[in-house]
Amino acid sequence: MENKREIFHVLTRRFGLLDKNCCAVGNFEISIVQSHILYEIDKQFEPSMQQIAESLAMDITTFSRQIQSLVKMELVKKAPAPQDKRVSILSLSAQGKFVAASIDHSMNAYLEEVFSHMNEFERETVIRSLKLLNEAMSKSSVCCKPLY
Amino acid sequence: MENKREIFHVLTRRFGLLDKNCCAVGNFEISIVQSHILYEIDKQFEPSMQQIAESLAMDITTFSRQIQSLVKMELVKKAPAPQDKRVSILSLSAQGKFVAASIDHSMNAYLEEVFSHMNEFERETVIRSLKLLNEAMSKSSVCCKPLY
DNA sequence: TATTTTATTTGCATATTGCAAGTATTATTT
DNA sequence: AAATAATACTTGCAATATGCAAATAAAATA
Repeated sequence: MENKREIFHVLTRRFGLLDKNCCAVGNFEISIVQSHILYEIDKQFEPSMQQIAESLAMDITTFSRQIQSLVKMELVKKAPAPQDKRVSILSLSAQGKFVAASIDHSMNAYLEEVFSHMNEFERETVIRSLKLLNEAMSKSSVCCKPLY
Repeated sequence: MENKREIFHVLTRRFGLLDKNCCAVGNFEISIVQSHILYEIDKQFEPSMQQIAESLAMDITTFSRQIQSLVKMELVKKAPAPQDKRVSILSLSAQGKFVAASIDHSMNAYLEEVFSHMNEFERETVIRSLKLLNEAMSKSSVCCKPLY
């Protein structure tokens, strides 16, 4: 039996570091959390505050403030939903889309670099495994809210 | 070609959530960062401040303050190194060891639960893949300091 | 219409972060 | 040996992030 905790401990730290490579796009300095928010808004269709906050398993009050920052930076737009004025629909501005695309591009480049240290067979196995792991985690009771 | 960013985005978030399940041991409330610190101190042999901070790729000033907290909680002990009085050697107190062991236990239980959603073959493949990924990341130039 | 529920925001109070500058000790240079 | 530089760590900010409790405002329900 492996020591899974050790593996995860290291991996978690490394993911955190990899994630830090995200966040300088031209003049914009963005935090990791903010990059995750941009990513989710881009991914979802006309999402509300709640939806994104829940997808990222963030506290809604913290999230609210992060959105305020991103709106101030003119990366995110917030519009009241026509059918329900309590709800705010989030979207990326043109700038926001540009920033999100830049981050996506560089993150993928970093990941390609990481995977370049494997052969083709390993690459495929690892990718397949990560998908399996994601599925298992989504089924798990102890972990992990973001539903997808 | 897969969208690796998507896979990593989700995985990173989930790891973060899983990690949050770490930190309540009896009366102690510990942060995620602090649980990582306890883990590393336990793992290494008579480590200095620098060594642990570097293993976790933490800023030394932030680390210094975290250690102060852990010392105040009586989970960590700090002793000047005999050969070099500038250096502080870190160790876990009895309580610290207990807390670290408790966290280790519950994290492993959580991980077992996650892996219970796979069959034996998948489990082995995934574990092997995570090790491969760790190795690749350690070779990477864009990522990821903790050396091991 | 009155009450409850839902979506989001604000008020705190606390914790975390990292840069710049400081202290103390050891190593190197002259 | 004295002066200088390098190292290990700590402290002073100042900015940012966090989350609970309470507030607001708009539906939904009674």
